[in-house]
Amino acid sequence: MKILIIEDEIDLLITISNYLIKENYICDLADNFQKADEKLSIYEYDIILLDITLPGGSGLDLIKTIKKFQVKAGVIIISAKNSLDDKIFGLDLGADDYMTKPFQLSELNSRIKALLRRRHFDGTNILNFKEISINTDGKSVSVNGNEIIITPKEYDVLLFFLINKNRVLTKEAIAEHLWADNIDMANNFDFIYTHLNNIRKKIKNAGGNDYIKTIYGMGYKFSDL
Amino acid sequence: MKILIIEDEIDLLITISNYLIKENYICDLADNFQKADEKLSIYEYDIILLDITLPGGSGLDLIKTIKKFQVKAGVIIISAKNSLDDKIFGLDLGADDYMTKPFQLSELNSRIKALLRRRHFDGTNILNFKEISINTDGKSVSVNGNEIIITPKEYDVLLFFLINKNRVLTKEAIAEHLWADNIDMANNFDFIYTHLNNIRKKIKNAGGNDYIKTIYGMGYKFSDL
DNA sequence: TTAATTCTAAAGGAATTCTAAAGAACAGTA
DNA sequence: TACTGTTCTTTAGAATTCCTTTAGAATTAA
Repeated sequence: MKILIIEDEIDLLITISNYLIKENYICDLADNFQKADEKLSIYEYDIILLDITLPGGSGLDLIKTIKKFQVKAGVIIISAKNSLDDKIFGLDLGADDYMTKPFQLSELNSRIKALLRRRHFDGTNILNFKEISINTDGKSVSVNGNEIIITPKEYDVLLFFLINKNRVLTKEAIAEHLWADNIDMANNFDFIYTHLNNIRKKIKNAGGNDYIKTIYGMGYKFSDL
Repeated sequence: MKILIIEDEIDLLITISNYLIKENYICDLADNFQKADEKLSIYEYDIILLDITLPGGSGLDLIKTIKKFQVKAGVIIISAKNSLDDKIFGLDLGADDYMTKPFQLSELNSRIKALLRRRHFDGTNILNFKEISINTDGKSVSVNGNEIIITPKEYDVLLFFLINKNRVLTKEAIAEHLWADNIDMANNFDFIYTHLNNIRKKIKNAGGNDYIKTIYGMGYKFSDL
């Protein structure tokens, strides 16, 4: 099991790392925003420990990167602040658990195990929805068992739909999640139309149904109803 | 959930409003001190977004009005200044949270959700009334468990009724809340009739009862009595 | 009964979404 | 660096869906 530890206090970083190595985890370390961002976009992890009080860029911002590149990973937030606000905010953005400093290493271990267990029950690399299945390892998509050729952006959009199935996603929400920071929110998001059109065509050509329901004036919902 | 947005930059005001409306909040707008003061003393809100750099009277002064008339409301301060002084001052006066411009709309949304949760408002995404239920995540409406096809405006109106159940709503009040500022208040609001008619037909066709009671000369009340 | 209000259905006009094609940006390779 | 092929974004017009208006019918209160 691979764990990325993101923590700017070097002492704590080393302490946690040494402990987890003894517990047979493979650890990767990042002591600043940039390193963390880099590692997150290159390697794959099962668990990410994230100190949100990171300097040089809010740790919370990293959750976006995590959700983009590390779909399978479980996220545990570490924070010095005990404020309920931060806790809720972090969990709201998609963290799985939360710990406040100082903490016992054994408690951290318990939470990691619990999270791994939670993820392991449905913890396959394959996301299924009817005849469509996404393999997040190979970043490939199959319809009725036949792999279809799909571009990275199309893959991202489709995966985002599957993760948020049965929920209405506005064009803005899709853009904000998948195009991250380098997009002007005053823009129009017409390019989403093109990606949706392409995804729909590819799935249809492979014999699949169109589960991307257009909800006029609201957005889109991935659903079989 | 009702939100009052107090912001003098019209562009930003509209941007925030449009976003929050899409997120199922009912928004009221004020682009100056006087309008804000007026609305605060008349209507009730769950959340108040306040730009403290408001001209024509300090935004901080408005916090007093808020604390007087809007005991239940949560207050989020928006400011261009990043000075700790302002932050502490604002929070000290009774604000609940603080954001500096520019910010991501999704972050604003998270903070609003967090604040609502802290205030023990019901954070569920499903609103029920007898056989009718509205899923605000899926922006869908079900009658007796069967989803019905509903347009955005119809959805807005129905949601507004459910939120304000057992309360008499005039056509003007409905129009003012759901059509916001881009409507001439000297107008007649006959178009409301059409939407009500459509909603009633759709619910009836799905086997539901008509809970929209017409109160002649006054308005409508969503009620089972 | 009369006047005001509300209901209903149909029909432009407005707004949103779809589609395909072309231009722009990017990645890989010689 | 130049070339090639792929992917992404922009564009513009078509197709679709929805909103408001309209006008006449039905209902309600005085």
